Amino acid sequence: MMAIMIVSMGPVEKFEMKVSREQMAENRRRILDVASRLFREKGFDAVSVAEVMKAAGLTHGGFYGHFSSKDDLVAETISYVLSRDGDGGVDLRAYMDEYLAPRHRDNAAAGCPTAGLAADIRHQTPAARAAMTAGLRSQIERLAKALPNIDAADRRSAAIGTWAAMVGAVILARAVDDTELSDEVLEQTRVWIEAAIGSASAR
Amino acid sequence: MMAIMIVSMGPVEKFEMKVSREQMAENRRRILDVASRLFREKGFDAVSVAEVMKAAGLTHGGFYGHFSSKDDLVAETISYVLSRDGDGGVDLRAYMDEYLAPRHRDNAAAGCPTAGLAADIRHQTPAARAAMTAGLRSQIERLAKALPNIDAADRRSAAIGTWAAMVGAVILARAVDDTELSDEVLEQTRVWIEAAIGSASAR
DNA sequence: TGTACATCAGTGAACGCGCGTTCACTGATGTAC
DNA sequence: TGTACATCAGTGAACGCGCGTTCACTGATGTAC
Repeated sequence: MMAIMIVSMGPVEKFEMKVSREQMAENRRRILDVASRLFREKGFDAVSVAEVMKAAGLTHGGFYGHFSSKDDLVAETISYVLSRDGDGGVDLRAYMDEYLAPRHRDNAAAGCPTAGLAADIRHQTPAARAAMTAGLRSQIERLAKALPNIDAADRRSAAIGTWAAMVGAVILARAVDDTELSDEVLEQTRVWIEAAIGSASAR
Repeated sequence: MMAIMIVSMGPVEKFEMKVSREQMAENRRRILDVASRLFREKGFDAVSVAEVMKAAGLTHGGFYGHFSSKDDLVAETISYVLSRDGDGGVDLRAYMDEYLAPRHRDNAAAGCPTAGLAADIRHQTPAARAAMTAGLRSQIERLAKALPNIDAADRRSAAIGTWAAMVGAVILARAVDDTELSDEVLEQTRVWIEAAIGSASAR
């Protein structure tokens, strides 16, 4: 009797149902994942809905079962990719070394969403901009926590200035044709930020 | 005889001819001017050839008398707008106050081409990227000259780091939905850069 | 200087194309008994 | 447990639209005598 109850209304059917819903949820996740990579690599406008769906292993018609429009996908992708960044602490030195590196510059698809998308977001929907705002806010807080040697009064300013310089340096390094100049922008921005943090810590 | 020579091959006909050529040259200049504003405001992809020509007071068909393609216009516009920036000295404090201001953030069409276009240039033709490279190079030199109190060894690093932070701050401030956070990004980046320059000068 | 001809910057209709989006359909998944 | 039905995620052809680009044409500008 217990067994019958479990079979008739218990978790078995729910589990079968869940498998399908999980498949769909996994497809949705794969669409967002693939979209975040393509958007970072090419920009929002240069990536078509069909291209995203094909990269996710689906056909374009099914797109509107997951998202109400391309604009919706853009906003959801920003939320998805920015909220996925760990909330944990950061070793700023190591983070900067990775961030301001040719490897990061040359791999926009897997790189920082802010460096890849921030400039593009200006022209997107309010929902997209709201997602970006939330992401920037948490990034500033994360960086402030990574600057414990700086006076509390200056910490937020240091976090903001450091982040602006990091994002700006990667954007400039990617815009430039000349590898030598591009490398120099990354390297000298790193040197400059470290000197600035050092001075502020000693103060 | 002199008079006849002047009339037959002298500057009179050339002047008449020049008026027309100057009109065409002026049209070309107006196309570039208007394109540079529209591109800074909306990005390269979001501005159509017809939109540019209409804003210049012409019809779209005449475009290909001036440029060989839209990609050509993009490259020419970048050259045009970056080479127009004065080569003269800069008062860094005043420059930064204007640059890291809400007024600049809110007026991308008339603002810094680097802040408005650098991220977009990554996806453009080699000619466009070459124009951007030349522009960045001269901007770094201009800023280095504006930092005379810093040791020659650190001056280029300071110029690059400062410029990366300025460009990054404006891009972030424009991406964000929340005016308060956006203002803070501009203001705190200014504070941070000034502190860093101050420390480096005192060294 | 005046006249007849040539040039060519600009016009606007038309083109092919790729885009975002829609929709009738399919067949595997989930439900009811 | 097995069977008959319902649901709905995904398919792929089709749509309307705006884009970059082309081209035959116009008429003012420039040239020759």
